[in-house]
Parts: sequence; structure tokens; C-alpha cells
Amino acid sequence: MRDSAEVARRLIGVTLLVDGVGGVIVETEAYDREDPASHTFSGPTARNAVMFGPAGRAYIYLSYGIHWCLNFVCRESGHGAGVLIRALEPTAGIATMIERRGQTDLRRLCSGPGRLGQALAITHALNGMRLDKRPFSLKPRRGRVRVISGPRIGISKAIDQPWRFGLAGSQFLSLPFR
DNA sequence: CTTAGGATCGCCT
DNA sequence: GGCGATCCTAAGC
Repeated sequence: MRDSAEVARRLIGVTLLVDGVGGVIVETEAYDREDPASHTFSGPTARNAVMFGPAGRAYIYLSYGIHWCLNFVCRESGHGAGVLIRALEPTAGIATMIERRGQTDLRRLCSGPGRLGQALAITHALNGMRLDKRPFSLKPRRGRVRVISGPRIGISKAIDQPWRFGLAGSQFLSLPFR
């Protein structure tokens, strides 16, 4: 597969479901092996092992001891590359997501990696699983989409890299693009 | 609308 | 032992 920034860009507009629940990907971030902000920057460890394995799998980690976050593993020279799925526009299983999240605001159902994880019931149990098999489902986007990019969010290193991607004009982004 | 603090725990130095 | 690829709530303008 190609580099993670290209994958991150091409994922915008793709429909992601987990057990039939989810929506259209509207925000992603790319991370790679040579990237100081990436979990893989310092080499393989127990946590990031999946990121050094085959492409097309889920890498899931626990953020701040509370939030399960979903990444797609990419293959790049040296491996250790992936894309963080940061936000969805909810389209399927909305009632289920509202119940899991405990709030009804559609704009905040899946707008952020932690919220998305909660809405889709992402847990460590899905770590390393193939994205082309149950419970995951990916459907190609229809037609063209306008993608914007900018600095990634919530990191302190490599903030100059424009490796955050979003669907232009979407109301479901975790934060606006400047 | 912006900012500040707390929650909470696995990972790595 | 310190610190996050975060989110929520409350308080301040």
C-alpha cells in the first residue's frame, strides 16, 4: 500500500461500519515510522506490534486511560505506519450510537477519536483484526469529495506536518480546519 | 465562545 | 513515576 498520508486522504468519504454501526469518514490523521508523534517512532513494542504487521488491520490503543481509538494499519517502507480515524458522519445504527454515547447530539456522536470509539464500541478485543472482514465493513465513497488538510491535533511534536485530513464543509469534524 | 481541571491507566524511561 | 494521537463539565468573559 502507499504512504499513510495518501491513505488518510483517500479514506475521506469512505463508509466505515462496525457490526453495522457507523458512518462516513470525515476526518483522519496520518502517522508514520519516521514521525516523532507516532507510537511507532521508537520502534516495535508490545503495544504497537500490530502497526509493524500486515496492512489492512485495526490498531487500537487506549488513550488517557479512558478512550479506545481506532487506526488503520498501512504498509510503508519499514512498516509502522497508520491512519487514525478521527471522525464520522453518522449514517447507520444511530439509535445504537446514541445509547452507547449517552447523548443525542448527532454532531458529537462520532466527532473525535474517543467519541467515535465509544459510539462504535471499539475495544482492545478488535486490535489486529482484518478490516475487510466482520465485524468491520468498508464501502468506497461515491463520486468526488473535496479534502482539506492541516496540522494534527493533540500532539506536541511534528506540528508542522499537514497530516490531518477532513471533508471540506463537514459539520461532523472534531474541530474546524483553520 | 474560550479556558481550566479532573478522570484514569497502560506504556515506556 | 510521568505522561499521553481525549473528553466532559464548570466557570469565566
